[in-house]
Amino acid sequence: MGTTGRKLRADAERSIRTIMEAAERVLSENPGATMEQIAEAAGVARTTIHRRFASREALIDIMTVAAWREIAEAVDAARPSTAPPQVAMYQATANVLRVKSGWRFALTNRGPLSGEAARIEADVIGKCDLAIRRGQQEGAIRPDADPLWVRRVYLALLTEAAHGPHPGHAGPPAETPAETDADIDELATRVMDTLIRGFGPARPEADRPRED
Amino acid sequence: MGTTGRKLRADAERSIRTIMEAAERVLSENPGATMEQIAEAAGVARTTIHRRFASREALIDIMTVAAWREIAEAVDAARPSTAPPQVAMYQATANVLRVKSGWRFALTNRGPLSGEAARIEADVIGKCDLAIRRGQQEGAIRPDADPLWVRRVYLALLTEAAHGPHPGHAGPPAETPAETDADIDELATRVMDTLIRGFGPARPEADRPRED
DNA sequence: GATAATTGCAACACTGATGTATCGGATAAT
DNA sequence: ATTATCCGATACATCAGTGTTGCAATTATC
Repeated sequence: MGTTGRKLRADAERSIRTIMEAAERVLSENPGATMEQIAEAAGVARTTIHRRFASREALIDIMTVAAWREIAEAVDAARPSTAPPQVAMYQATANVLRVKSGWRFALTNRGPLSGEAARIEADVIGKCDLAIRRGQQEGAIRPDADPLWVRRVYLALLTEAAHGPHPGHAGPPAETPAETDADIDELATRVMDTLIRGFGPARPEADRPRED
Repeated sequence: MGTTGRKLRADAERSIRTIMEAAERVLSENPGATMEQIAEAAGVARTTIHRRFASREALIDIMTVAAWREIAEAVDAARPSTAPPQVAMYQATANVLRVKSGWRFALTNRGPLSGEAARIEADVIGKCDLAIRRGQQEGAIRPDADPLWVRRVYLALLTEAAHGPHPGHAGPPAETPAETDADIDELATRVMDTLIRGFGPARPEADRPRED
């Protein structure tokens, strides 16, 4: 019985957090992981998980909603409707990257969402589309670009940046990279750069650089 | 006993194909689908699948190898080492898109590959990296762009293009879109366009188009 | 310190999926 | 036409994972 509105003791809520964090860690590496493995990773008994979450599905649902809530927060924190588009989009990208790397499993597409998660997702997608439309009006994005394709590419770049290997320092393959602010900024820059400028040379007259 | 080298009767080989095709269809929509569901979709008895494939894992392995073989074929068919880079890369993109949309499940990342599939994958990745490096030398790709990031974006664009909703005609959501040559070409153009030119305006002096 | 909640542990029932074995009828190959 | 092979059907054994219950020990809260 996970969400039955009863006052939980402090340690109980701590357990819930620990469980969700462990589940995120384990499931992100093996989506088919068992409750036993999750429990072990969380340092609790398997029955404790079932005490707090009605079922495996419920656990995942709750994690998904929590993750999407954080995403929505991250987007709103960038003040997408008041700040200048470029700044807002960069800020939103950075914020989302931070959240996304902490919810690698919960935020991966495993079929269409349902319930509140779907609602939040639709909301976020809407704001994303709005930003793209504004970007087109501003001239930052080619007006003849298909907005849907732009959005899909943007989201793909986000996932790629959030879950790929680190770019700067080719360090040991840590499972939770513990991204620093500098890392996040570099990734966000990379994503926005790729999206806005693309890989091609900015000036067509420089596309044939002959060796001097 | 899947790969034990015995001469199979014609109908047996037909069964194997049917099973793999059905498995691809079913698993691409539900990766946790059971052998029973696969069998039903293939129009055969569950025991027949076990007759041809030692286990569920073996089935998936064989499918994965088959898919990667086709990918390698598709890449080689573009003559990446002899044709001019731009043409070869476009051709390879189109070919791979066609293959990829037919092996949606087998070609999705479910952790690191092993065995022959891993070998083929490494080979293909190598050719991809080579193409990117040549693209940089040619001036089609900015020389200061991180080749690794370029590759990851390219692969992400491929998946996005192959598995997303169709762009041109907003038709009914067919499960196997049965891509026409025109569709493939449009998608390939889109991918290469996005990769090479990016979304930004080609000429920086046009980035502030004031309304006339 | 009294009380109520939380946890670990052990045991259990239940379900669903996998894989095996066997058989008779159907089908391709010669 | 004969033969070897393949298939569907049924039954079975096995196993892993899920979810539940009860109880004793621990711990937060008042």
